[in-house]
Amino acid sequence: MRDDPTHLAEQFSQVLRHLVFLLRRSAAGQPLTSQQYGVLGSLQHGPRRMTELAEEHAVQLPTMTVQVNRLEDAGLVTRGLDPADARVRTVELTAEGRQRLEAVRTVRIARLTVELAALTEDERATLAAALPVLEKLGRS
Amino acid sequence: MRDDPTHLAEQFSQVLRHLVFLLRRSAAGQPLTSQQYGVLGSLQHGPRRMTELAEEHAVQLPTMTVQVNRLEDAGLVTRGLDPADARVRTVELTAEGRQRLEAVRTVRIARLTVELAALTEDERATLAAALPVLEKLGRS
DNA sequence: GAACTAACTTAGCATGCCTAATATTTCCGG
DNA sequence: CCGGAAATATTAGGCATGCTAAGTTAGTTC
Repeated sequence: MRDDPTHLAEQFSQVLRHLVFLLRRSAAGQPLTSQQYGVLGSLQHGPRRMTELAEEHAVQLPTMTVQVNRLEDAGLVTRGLDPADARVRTVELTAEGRQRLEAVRTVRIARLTVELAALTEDERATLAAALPVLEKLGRS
Repeated sequence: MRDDPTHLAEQFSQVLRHLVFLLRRSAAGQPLTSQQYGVLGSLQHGPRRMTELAEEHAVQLPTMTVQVNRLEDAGLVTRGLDPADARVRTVELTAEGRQRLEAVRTVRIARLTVELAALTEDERATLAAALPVLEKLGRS
């Protein structure tokens, strides 16, 4: 009677909308925008170059430049040079940046945890089972 | 060994990030931003007042004013008056707006359908089972 | 009918994203 | 080894989206 993947897509589209609002709320009122949070997260395991950051966040290089400028102004990251290639600028967390990242992450995870704790055990299991599928989506 | 809802929250947080990118791609290059698309969608079943729209989209009234201004300039909606209360402005789809909405929706659904069609039958079933749970999240 | 509340709009500002143009630096072919 | 192409970043300018504060007009209340 109905085309299955298309029908699923319609429902999924609704749910995505809902999740966007959920995310917005879980990020509200924090001392970092989600973009800034994301960039800091990318720096967690050490310095990165601008190009890497831009690609990882699926934005153009100039966008990342501005983003990093703000983080630098806020004292959360520092720019450095790559000794091997003078064209490359590296970006690195400051101590304050690392601290801020951890604090914001803690709050975000806590808020999500509250939402998830309101579910039943079964629902959490269903959700957990779907996560790998969601992760796979769009990687094709 | 580990706190279950918190652990799930961490994984879920990652997946949400991924989905944001997916959404961004499914909206790319269309003749409506996702916000504009969302507002048009709210008008599908008839005129609405500004306050309703702002609440539904979780933005402040001035933000919605600007949004509707743009849609009006583009000829996709018209503003009207509520005969019962001269303070309220109503917003309604034009024929062109309705047409545009349908066109964009078709493309978006089609793109999502492609992604979903790339999954196995089992994966789609797993995803479908999780949709009600996702929908429930944040409604508590 | 004066004061309060409600519904919107205007104005001004920050953020996020883009493209085009500009430096620099590196790489590579001849 | 040198001149042009490619790579890495930044600056500049533009648009969309969001916010708060302040102003306008209309209804409500006492």
